[in-house]
Amino acid sequence: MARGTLNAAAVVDAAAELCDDCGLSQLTLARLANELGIKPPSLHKHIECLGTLHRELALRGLREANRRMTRAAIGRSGDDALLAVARAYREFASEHPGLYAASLRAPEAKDAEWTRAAAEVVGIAVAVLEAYGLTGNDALHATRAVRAIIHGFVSLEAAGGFGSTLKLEESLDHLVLTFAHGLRADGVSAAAKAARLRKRNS
Amino acid sequence: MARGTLNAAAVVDAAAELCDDCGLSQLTLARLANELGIKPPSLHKHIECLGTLHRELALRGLREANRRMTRAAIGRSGDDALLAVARAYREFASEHPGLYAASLRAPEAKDAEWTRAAAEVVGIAVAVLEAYGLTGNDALHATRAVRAIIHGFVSLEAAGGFGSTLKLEESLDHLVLTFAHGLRADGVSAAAKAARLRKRNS
DNA sequence: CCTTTTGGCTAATGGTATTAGCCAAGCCGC
DNA sequence: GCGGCTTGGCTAATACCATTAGCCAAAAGG
Repeated sequence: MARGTLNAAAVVDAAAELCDDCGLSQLTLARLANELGIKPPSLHKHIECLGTLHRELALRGLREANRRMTRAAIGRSGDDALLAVARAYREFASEHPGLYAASLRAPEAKDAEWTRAAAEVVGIAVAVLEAYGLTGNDALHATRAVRAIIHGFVSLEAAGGFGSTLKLEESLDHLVLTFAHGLRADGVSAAAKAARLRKRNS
Repeated sequence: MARGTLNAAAVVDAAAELCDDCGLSQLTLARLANELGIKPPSLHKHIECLGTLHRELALRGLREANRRMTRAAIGRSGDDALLAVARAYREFASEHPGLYAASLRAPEAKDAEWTRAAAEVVGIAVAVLEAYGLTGNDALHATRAVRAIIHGFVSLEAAGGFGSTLKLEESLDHLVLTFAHGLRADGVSAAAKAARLRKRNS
C-alpha cells in the first residue's frame, strides 16, 4: 500500500462494501486489511477497534436510510407518503444488507451522535403520521407500530424468513396500507377500547 | 465433573440459560465449559460444534414459542386470539432473550426438522387469521404482515429500540388491533387498490 | 474379572482482535 | 536542500476463540 492513500473514511468505505457483499458477521479485520492490501494491525492507525468500526457502519447505515426516506417523503402525504417511506426503507435494506444489519444495533445510551441518528429515522415516521391526526400517546403508539412493521418486514426478508414466491413489495404495500386503513377508520380508539377490554379479561 | 452426570440435553440446558443471561453473542464454548465445570474440548463429546449448538437453541426457542402461542390461542378467536398470540410471543421473547435471538436465525433449507419447527410457528398465525375470512393471496399477505408485526415489535424491543416510557404491552396491543381493524374494515382490497395506484405512479 | 466404551483430559493448530515497538516515507520549518 | 517530526506502514507478541488428535482412567457390561 502506497503510504498516505488510506484514511479512516476509506477504511469504512471498504468495510461497508465488504459487509454488504459477505454479511456483517463475515466482516473481519483480517479480511478488511487483506482487501485494502495492508496487514491487520495497520488498521488500528485509522480505526480504534472493531467496535468503533461497527459504530461507524451503524451511523452510515442510519444516515443513508434517513436520506432515502426523507427524499421519498418529499411532496407526498398520507398513505402516499407512508408507502413511499416504507418502500424506500425496504429498498435500502435490500441493496445494503450489511449496512442495514449494522444500523439495527441499538445505539449506546451515552453516544449522543449515534442516538440522534437513530432518532432521526424514527422522526420521519412520526412526521408522516401527523397527517393521520394522531396526538399524544396515540401518535407515539402509532410511531412504534410503523417502526415495528417496517423493521419486522425488512429483517424477516433479510433473514430469508418469507419462503413463498409472492411478490415481497406487494406484501409490504398490503401491510402498510392495511395498517393505515385501520388508523384512519378510527382504529386507534377502537384498538384502545379493545385493549382495555382484554386487560380486564386477563 | 463427575463422569456420567452430563449429556447433550444438559449442555443445551446450560447454554440456554447462559445465553438468556449474557446474550447469545456472549455464549462461548469456553464460558459454557467453565459453567459446567469441564474443559472446552470436552464439550465436543456432547455437541458437534458451536453451529450445531446454535441450531439446538434455535429449535428449543421455536418449540417454546410454539407451545406458548398455541396455548394462548386455545379457546379464543378473532381479535381476541390474535392479541393473545401476539402477547404470548412477546412474553417469550422478553423472558428468554437469548433463546429468542437464537430462534430468529433462518433455518437451513435442507434441515427438515428446523424448517418444520419454524413453519409451525407461522402456522399459528395463519390459523388465527382464518377467522378474518381471508383467502388466497390476501391470506398469505396477511400472514406475512402478522409475522412482521410481531417480530418487528419484539426484536426492536429486545434491541432497546423503543426509548420512551410508554407501556410496551399497550403499544403492541394498539398495533395488533389497529391492523386487525384494518383487515376487518375491508382493508385488504382497499390496500390492493392503493398499491395498484401507487405502482402506476412510480 | 477383563474388555470395551465413554467422557473426561492435555497438547496443538489455526483463527480472531489487539498492543507494543520498530522503521522508513513524507512533510514542514528553517 | 536538509534535519527533525509525524505518520502509517510493518513484525512480533499476547490473549482470546473453536476445534482436532490422541491419551487415559472410570464406568459399564459380558
